[in-house]
Amino acid sequence: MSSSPSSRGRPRDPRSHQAIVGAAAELVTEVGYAATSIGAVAARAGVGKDTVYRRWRGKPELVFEAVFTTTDQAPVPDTGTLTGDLTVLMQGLVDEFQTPAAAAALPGLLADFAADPVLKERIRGDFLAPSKERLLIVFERAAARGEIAADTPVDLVLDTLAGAVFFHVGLVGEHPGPQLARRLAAVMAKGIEVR
Amino acid sequence: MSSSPSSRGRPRDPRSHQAIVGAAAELVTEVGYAATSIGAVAARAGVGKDTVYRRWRGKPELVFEAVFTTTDQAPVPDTGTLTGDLTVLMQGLVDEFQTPAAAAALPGLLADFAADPVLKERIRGDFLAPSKERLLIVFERAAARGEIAADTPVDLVLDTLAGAVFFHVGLVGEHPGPQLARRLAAVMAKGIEVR
Amino acid sequence: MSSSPSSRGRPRDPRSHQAIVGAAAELVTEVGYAATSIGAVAARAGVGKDTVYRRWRGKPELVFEAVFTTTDQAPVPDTGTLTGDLTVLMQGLVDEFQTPAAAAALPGLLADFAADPVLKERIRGDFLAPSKERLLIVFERAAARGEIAADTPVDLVLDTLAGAVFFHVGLVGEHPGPQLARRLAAVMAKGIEVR
Amino acid sequence: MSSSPSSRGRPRDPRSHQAIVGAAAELVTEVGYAATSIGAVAARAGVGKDTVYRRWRGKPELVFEAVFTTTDQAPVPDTGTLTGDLTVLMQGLVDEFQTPAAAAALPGLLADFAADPVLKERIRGDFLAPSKERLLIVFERAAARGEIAADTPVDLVLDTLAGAVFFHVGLVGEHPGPQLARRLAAVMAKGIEVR
DNA sequence: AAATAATCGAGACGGTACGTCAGGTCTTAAA
DNA sequence: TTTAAGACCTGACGTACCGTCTCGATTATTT
Repeated sequence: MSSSPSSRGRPRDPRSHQAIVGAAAELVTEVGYAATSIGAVAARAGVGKDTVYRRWRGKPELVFEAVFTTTDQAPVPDTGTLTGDLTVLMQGLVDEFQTPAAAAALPGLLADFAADPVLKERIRGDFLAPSKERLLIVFERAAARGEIAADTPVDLVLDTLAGAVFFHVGLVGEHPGPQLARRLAAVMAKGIEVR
Repeated sequence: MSSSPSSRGRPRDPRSHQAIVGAAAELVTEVGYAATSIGAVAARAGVGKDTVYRRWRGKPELVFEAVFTTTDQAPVPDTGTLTGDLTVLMQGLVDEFQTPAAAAALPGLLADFAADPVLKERIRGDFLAPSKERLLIVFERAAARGEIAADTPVDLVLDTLAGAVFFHVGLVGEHPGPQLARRLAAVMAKGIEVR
Repeated sequence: MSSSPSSRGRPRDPRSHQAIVGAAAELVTEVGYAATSIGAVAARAGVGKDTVYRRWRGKPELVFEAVFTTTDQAPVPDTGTLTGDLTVLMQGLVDEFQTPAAAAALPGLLADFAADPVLKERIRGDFLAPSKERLLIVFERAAARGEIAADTPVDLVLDTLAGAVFFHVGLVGEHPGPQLARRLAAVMAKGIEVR
Repeated sequence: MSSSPSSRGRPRDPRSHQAIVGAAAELVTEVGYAATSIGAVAARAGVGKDTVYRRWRGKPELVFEAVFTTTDQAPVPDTGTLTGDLTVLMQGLVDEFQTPAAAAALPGLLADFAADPVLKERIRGDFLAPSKERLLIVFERAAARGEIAADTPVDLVLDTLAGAVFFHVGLVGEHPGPQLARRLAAVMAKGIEVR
């Protein structure tokens, strides 16, 4: 995947990687995404700029890795009802978007990804894929229970739910109270249920 | 309200205003939001940079005015059913976001607005207010017909619908086929109906 | 000479002239020649920029008039000796150059005059002519007394003396003690005397 | 002395230095000191503006280095008489001030140096120091020969001579004929001789 | 051991845009 | 026609980042 592991020559210092990612996360949180520059990240990490560019193509890729490292290994919820499962899923999404670093980075990050044709392809893949997998499982179970149709459009639902959270938390910055996830899940579940 | 109309001194040339707004819209469409600079806008408009800064505080304000001038004076739909009204409303939103200029500008524009505390306040006001008014009327009629509860949360629904369209059209850039508005409206209407 | 006195229309307000000249002198003294702008002068004088440009072609002309208004109406010295007369003359030059406004303005003013072909012609005329006249009379008397030759080069002597004072006071900014004029006069007198 | 040679990092390209100095000298000669901008110098040198600002604090410092590079390594004259030595010295000064670049730069350069407190200190040091050293030696020999007093004020004489040449060549731009140096030297020598 | 090669921190490099300011001209309404 | 006000275009300012490059030095693998 990456250029070439190429065991010749001095190997990359893994501590640099960690220091850069940490510095990027700190800076984004402190000064925001737009004011975070590669040079400043490198300086704070005690690293040369090339050491950053050797590992990431630019700020969007770096900040994405720095901010979204949760890997979200929580188990797929299985509460027995679609509404319950969706609520848990939405709560996870809200929690993820509500992180100081994520809230500070998200709008600018999405804008930079959307502006670059190559990166644009990765929005579905990198940003939404983990959530999509979990949503698919929830849908399968709900379909087995007869709650929803088998051909319920996952992408549409996911975009809608993610868009709602993004607008609420990332853009408007509103009271992301605990009832948000529950309410969204309720409306969406009711909206797609067969009856 | 504004600083002072102040009839003293030479009045601002309305042709400059028009030329700047036009140049901004063109540039955003041609090279994208990030690559659109105030200097380039001024040059294309045949205007000095000061003439731009005299009227707008920065790129976000200028591009916002340049791209979203639709004023959306279409009548509020009244098809007789909530689903029908929502479909019309959503179609309008999709059409607005799908404009070349709007599609090119939206992600970066929202990011810049979200990054500035002063501008952030205006997202609700300037971006969403027109849609909210129309949605309110639709909700009133639906409530009168008994389709939805009187206290249905407008902001939540609006964020959800706008977020969905933004993710679909602005971010993922997907085929915003004619069925998108209909499907979204159907899911949402069903989700908030009383039964 | 000037455009046209043209008694038609509103006559020029003589108080404006005074206010502008005063504001220019103040600004030059306070912030220096380079930092003195026509706009700032006009603002401090409570006058529009055009009112300034209608009377002066630019900053150099304005500041020259604002700073060198002494008109030097002291009588030509007649002490009985060349050295004595020169000392008085030099003291006058030192006093003139030592004014806060003059000291602040001189280097930049001379530079602007030297850079413009039209103004360059006026250095001899406007800056040095008054001194030259007085020096000529002193020279005539000294020649009549037999102290110097009749063809002693006035311009050369004037440039030398003025240059000396300019370098000392305007450039190096040195303690222009009372002995400066006396010493300079003594050296120059001795240098050009017949024996 | 200088901040730090600091062998760390990429060393500065000496060709850039040369190209910048050359471009500055050309521009000053072609368009004059006032119209010479750092941006234009950088563009002509094929260099970024930062590369200029990294080496010089501003236009005055840069132009000074670009224009006065003569280093004046001519031997101190020793003709056997004060008048003879002074004539040679003055001719050197006239030649230096008469260079197209120097003549174009001098007035503005001196004005900018005089306006900045830090640079003002350097006028004596950088502009006049070389001449002063040579003049000192000439004075020592003349004093040994008994032509002048041992305490003849060097600074006063230097300012006077430099000021004379500056006024003649730099400001008035007059015929700096070969007799100028001779005449000035003669007057000054006679003025300071013991008898 | 010697040669080869990639990485490291540092910082110079050519570009481009920033937002401000001055210059000098012009266009208003009022006097 | 002048006045005060201020808009207008031009172009320079000095700073900040961009992403690339060039150093000397370090740290591995391959001969």
